[in-house]
Amino acid sequence: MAATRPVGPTVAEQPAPAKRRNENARLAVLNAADDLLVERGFDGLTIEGIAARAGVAKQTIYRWWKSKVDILYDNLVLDAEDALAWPEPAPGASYTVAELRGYLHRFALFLGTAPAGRVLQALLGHAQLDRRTFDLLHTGFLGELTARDTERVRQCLAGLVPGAGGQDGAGAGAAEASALLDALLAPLYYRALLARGPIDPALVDAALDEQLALALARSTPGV
Amino acid sequence: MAATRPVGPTVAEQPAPAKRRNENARLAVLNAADDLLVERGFDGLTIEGIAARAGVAKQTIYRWWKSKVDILYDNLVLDAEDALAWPEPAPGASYTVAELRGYLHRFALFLGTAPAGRVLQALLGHAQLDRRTFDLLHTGFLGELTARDTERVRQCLAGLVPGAGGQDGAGAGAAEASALLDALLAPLYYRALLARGPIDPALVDAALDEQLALALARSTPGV
Amino acid sequence: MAATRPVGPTVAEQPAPAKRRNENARLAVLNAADDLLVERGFDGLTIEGIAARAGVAKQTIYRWWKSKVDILYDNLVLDAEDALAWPEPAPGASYTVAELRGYLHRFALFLGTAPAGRVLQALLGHAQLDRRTFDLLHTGFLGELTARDTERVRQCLAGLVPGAGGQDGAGAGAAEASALLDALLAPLYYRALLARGPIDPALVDAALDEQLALALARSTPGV
Amino acid sequence: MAATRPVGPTVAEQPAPAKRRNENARLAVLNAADDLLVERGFDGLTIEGIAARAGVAKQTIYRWWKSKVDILYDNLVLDAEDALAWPEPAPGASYTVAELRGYLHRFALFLGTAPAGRVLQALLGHAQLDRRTFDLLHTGFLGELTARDTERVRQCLAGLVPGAGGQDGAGAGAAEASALLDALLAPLYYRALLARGPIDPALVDAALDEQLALALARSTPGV
DNA sequence: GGATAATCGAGACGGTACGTCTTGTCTTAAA
DNA sequence: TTTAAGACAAGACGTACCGTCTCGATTATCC
Repeated sequence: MAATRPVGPTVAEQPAPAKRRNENARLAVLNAADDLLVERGFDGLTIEGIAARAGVAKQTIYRWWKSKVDILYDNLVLDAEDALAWPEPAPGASYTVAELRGYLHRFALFLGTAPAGRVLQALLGHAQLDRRTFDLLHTGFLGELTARDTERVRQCLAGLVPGAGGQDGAGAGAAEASALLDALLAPLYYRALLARGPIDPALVDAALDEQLALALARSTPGV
Repeated sequence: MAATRPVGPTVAEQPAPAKRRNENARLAVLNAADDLLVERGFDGLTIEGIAARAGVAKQTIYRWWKSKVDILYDNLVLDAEDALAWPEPAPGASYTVAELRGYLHRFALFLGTAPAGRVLQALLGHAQLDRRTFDLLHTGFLGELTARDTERVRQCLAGLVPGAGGQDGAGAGAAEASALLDALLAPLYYRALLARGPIDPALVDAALDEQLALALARSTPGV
Repeated sequence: MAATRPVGPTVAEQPAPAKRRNENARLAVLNAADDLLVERGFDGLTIEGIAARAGVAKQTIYRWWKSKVDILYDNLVLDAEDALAWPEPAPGASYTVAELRGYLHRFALFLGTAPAGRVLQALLGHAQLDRRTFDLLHTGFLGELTARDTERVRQCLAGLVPGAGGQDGAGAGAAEASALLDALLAPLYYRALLARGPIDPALVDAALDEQLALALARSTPGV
Repeated sequence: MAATRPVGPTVAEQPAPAKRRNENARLAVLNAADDLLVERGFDGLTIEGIAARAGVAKQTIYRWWKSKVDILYDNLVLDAEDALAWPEPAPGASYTVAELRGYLHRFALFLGTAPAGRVLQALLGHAQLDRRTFDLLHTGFLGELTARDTERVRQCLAGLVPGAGGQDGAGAGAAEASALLDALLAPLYYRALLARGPIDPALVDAALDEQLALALARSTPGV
């Protein structure tokens, strides 16, 4: 999975010292963890197992990661970077509903299909059981993702209802955008985590259309 | 749900006549597991710890439960029996939107606040990590809960839009009810699992009003 | 093994109370213990195993025996009663060297061959590891056996060297007899316990001839 | 015996280069086992107990020993190395009866007194109950001891009766020596295992004198 | 272009918990 | 009252991983 990505720094990357780190070992560990998660599940994923599969000493793993959760997190960041990117809008233009729709479809695909979403599912699951994992996920990956996407949804909304939002400033628009994003994502997470199946693209479209209609209705109170 | 069963354990049901089980030991185990889950979290919850806290031999636990998941599951069933009951409707009457609203509020409370919902959160989390747990939860607790609630939501809908549903038979009404229930629960689960906070009652009302409006709009296409 | 012996009271038999004791259960336990000792060895012999094999409840065993050692002990007493008997001497006559020789051969056979001697070997082995077993064996079975045989050896000696022993009284003769018995048995136990093979009958004869020669030499100091 | 081996464990010899074994842990385990054997007896001696007493992890014990028997065996070898050594004979000279006598006294002391001989007694006892222990003892410790001592006894005999043995070659002398050694040891083992008391030094001398007289008588048939 | 220092593989180590087994006590229901 | 059946508290079994620790054997800079 991550074997094709060369090197780029990730979110959890150790800041400064990391002197002569062995890149082969790093990739071998990430791949081994990914493979073993699929093969044996989260509980069957052990540091010893990863070390053995990667042909690496346990100490090497403990030198660079604090736990198996951190290894999976690095994998998640790596995978999501490509899978959850938005296309660059035309210069000077802002994000559109069409782009939002495309992103939601990609998100649903990412969340609902192994092995890509398997890591996120596992981390979300473990976040229910472990405070540290929850914090890592929400101050890191999910936090950044949400911040980025909320802003882009805000742009979509602004493009859709030119007058709205401007009155109360960007802050008000952000709250609206945040609520809208939540409303759009809730059914997807619900589907992925509670029903555990691939997510029907129609569900994405239905949710988006529905929420946009509601948003429009709210923004034109007179009607 | 398990409301019809009298008292015994839900998992590991004895096929044979269930010889002389010690009720004190059973309750001590369930309580110890509950306490330890809150104190030490799911990973810190061990069979040895439960046995020690409950003053019970490990073998006694293994005799009646297959794993700590099964112990928590029994706790869940026990707790939910009271917390997630619907009030009995008037004789001859069916469930109403007001009762549905009340139930949703109780559900949100159950899901969002420790210690009651802590067990469900943990099991939902672990279900992401372990196939057996997922199956147990969905063929058991969640399956029964969903079946029961779907039917009651169907009755609410039927009462709300007298003509609708009747045309296509009860089957079509059930599908509609199922979708509505999903739409009502998704934001609650999203809130509880993703944001991990207590659920604002206003969220429940907003979701219900919104979905009812949409349902009404769908059922009167001419308008 | 003990199945053919009907009922007779043994040494370790509970003295008085034993009211409505089930004789079938008693024999089944003794036989099961014997069989399992041969099949699985002393460490593999468990109360649970005996109970299962005998079709008897554990409690029934604990009611009548204190441990598996006591069960084996009862078996030993039962078996030895026949195998280690001396033929009755002619009325008025005392035991002779020929009878002693015969007894030693029988003893060697008993000690050296399974399954008869297997129990005694096991108890002797366990007596090295457990004080209670040692005491049981020496105040009980071995003590009585030694007392009986010492007296008979004394009679043999008295018949062999008419004058000797009489001078110092029976006590001196008993000490001599005891030493002689030890000297005769030592090589047999050594062979059985240290080399663990069947005992060559020639070894018995050699030891007896040798010791008798020495005894004679000692009793006729002038020569 | 094991006198030629330098230091390491005797059982569980590492075929590979025996990686960095912790000598402190090894000694702590051996000592703890020794202490606990005396304190609690063989049955009360557990791997968990040894680990706790030695301040060592169970896994460390299982890494280097297969069972508590193997630990005791290592202790036996260690203790016997000093206690059962023969003094080096003068260069060019062979072992003498005086040296044999001294050795037998030391052997009797070793076998009859705790804690040194306690281990051997326990292993001899357990060898009656467990085939593996019997084999370990006889192909290992006892086998080497017997081979060594038989040869030395042969030298004693050869020195005593210059002509004898030479006629029939060393083989015949070895058989004689072996029988003599058995005859000397049998009463000691009998005393130690059957009567379980310290061995009277006079018993050693009596047995040696008696057996030497018999051996001399046999080697000079004319007299 | 060696010296030096961090990283690497390997794996021993003190621990904790696992799930199983047996102990000896107890309770129940049938005879 | 004894029996078969078996639940119970206790605790040892042997195994699996945990996270820390020492080893030499590579590297890869830096002097």
